[in-house]
Amino acid sequence: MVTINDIAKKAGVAKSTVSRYLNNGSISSETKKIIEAVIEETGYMPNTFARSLKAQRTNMLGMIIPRLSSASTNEVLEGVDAAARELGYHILITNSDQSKERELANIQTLAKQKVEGIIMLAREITNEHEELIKNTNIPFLLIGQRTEGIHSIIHQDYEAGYKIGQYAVELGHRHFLYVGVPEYDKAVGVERKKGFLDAVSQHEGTRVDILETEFSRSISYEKAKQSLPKTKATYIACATDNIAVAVLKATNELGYSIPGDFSLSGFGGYDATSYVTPTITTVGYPYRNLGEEAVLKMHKLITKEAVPMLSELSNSLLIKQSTREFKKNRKGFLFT
Amino acid sequence: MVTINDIAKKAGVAKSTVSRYLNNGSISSETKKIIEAVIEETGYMPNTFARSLKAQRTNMLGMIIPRLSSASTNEVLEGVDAAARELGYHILITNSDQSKERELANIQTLAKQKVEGIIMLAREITNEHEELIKNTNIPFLLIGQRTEGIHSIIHQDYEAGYKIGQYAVELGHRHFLYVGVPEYDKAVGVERKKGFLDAVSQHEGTRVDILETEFSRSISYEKAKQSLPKTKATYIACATDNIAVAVLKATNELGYSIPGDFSLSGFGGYDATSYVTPTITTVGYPYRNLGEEAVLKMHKLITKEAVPMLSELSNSLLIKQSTREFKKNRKGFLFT
DNA sequence: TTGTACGCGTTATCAA
DNA sequence: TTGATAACGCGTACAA
Repeated sequence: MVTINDIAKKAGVAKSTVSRYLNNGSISSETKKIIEAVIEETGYMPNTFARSLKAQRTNMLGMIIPRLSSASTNEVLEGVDAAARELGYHILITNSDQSKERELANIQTLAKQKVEGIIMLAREITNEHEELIKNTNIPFLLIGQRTEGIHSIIHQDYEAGYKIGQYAVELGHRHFLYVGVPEYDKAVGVERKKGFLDAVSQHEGTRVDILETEFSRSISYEKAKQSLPKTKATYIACATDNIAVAVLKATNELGYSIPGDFSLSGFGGYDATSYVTPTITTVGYPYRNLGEEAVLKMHKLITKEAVPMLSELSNSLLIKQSTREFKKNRKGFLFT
Repeated sequence: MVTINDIAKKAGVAKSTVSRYLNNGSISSETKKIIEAVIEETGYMPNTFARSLKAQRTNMLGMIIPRLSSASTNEVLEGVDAAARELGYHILITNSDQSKERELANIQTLAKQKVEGIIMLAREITNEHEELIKNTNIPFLLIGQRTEGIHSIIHQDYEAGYKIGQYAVELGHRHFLYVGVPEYDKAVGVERKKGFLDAVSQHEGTRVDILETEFSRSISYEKAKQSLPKTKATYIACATDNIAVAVLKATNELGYSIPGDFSLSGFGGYDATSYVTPTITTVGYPYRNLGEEAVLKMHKLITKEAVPMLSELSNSLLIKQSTREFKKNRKGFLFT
């Protein structure tokens, strides 16, 4: 490896002179030329590690994500990436593969790597998490979920659920099937559902059946295929776009028409909802923006600026082809 | 920041003893206990930077990808991630946003970070790339594309194209529309297409029209919507699954039926092709495996083991619902 | 403007 | 088993 010392020797100057050339610039134009030539010739690149060691700054941000192959995660990552580039941070991405143990291990790894801050896209925060986070003493930012005492950015999940619920009721539907995820996920499993239920229950004579499934498309598909023939609902509200796409697939297989037999909606605003037929009504979540905001907030945390413990990102209803006014469906069910 | 020195002082031993505790272990059980206690109490974590500086090893691999929000890229990343964890590497992911300048800048960045190897998922390799790669003198691996003189892992794109072409001809189709991407992409734009054309031209009396589009779904959708009403083809071969999904969407909008009016196929085997209706015939590419193989090969490169310059990954035809035997379609076109 | 000397946190060598 | 010391590559007082 070619070091600053090699350059100094070849150029016949002290290494501090080379260092000055690299950083400040208080240097004569002659020596500048010489050093330039030598660097060009050798292809020298400063060792960021040694630099960080000295400067006590790594310019690195750690990111922990539950999985790599998720549309929402990747949009978040895009935002993180863009904002990080802007602010001069490098991102160390670690994948926890939905495992709590790996999540904890990743926090440790990132701490050892001396990242300046950790941004985590999580499902669930346990006491172990909290303890470890306190121990590492590195600025920590949670996104997508909230936890008392930890800086967080969240989506307005309750509001999103409420919007969909209200919209569905206004369309005239009275009997709903909510296809949700387990409650260990506070944002999606609890808040989003709660918003929906609250909105619907505002109106008398409504009824909501709950079908609990997982985030996985294949599992949702299987569950939907079993349950749909039995339901008397006319509106199916899915907790995520992925689930909605899976349910749509199931209705296709079963020979139902959307929105003829059921109205269908999701949450998220993934690209996928625009490329199926019919396109799926959903709530657009600003995932990319979430990533950008996360880095901005983290930067403030690192530079000790004042930031609120909790930030919320708003979202908006996107009406597509999969929902329509309540009519008696072909199954002959009519709300009475 | 708590360092090895702090631990040493608190434990009343020399820092070299602490270091030994951390690494080898040749240490008395008494001092071991003391050190353990102090580390536990302080939450000390070794500074990976200082360690790397000393060891001249960073255990980091650099990864350059064209964009974050791509299904194939993410599958590759999953494979990379898994294999890297296995071998003890950390991955520094950089996004080039499809820009050549950023790609070059990322190579520099990673070189400065002293990653031990760079894996790049590229579209096109220019002379500038080659020169920079030689200059940095870091093991470099190209995946998805090949370039003379650079280690590469590629898909059997020609063979994949040939498989689809042969399959389409065997179904009885004679008039094809190939929806492709520009030829600057050697793997997809050239090889894949060439395989298809070669297979089709084996049979006399066949004809292929070419529609050139981009990788983007939205652009492909627009182009398809314009061109489909004019085509006389009965089989539409799309260069990627994304394009196929976009074309399917366009056919839906235009009122055509798949596979009634057109047979349709893609390449890639993305999840998305299974969640649209009809499911789309495609060629399954082992993206995850590509990622794993990349890390394995890179590891060999780093440890100076012998590796072939070029490796190829095979793929297989996945027949779904979107293709069927040639019949006169509703537009009344018949090959004569 | 330039050079000397030191320290960043760690590991490895060598004596003790 | 333990401790003192040098070294990794770099930046920076400080002196020249």
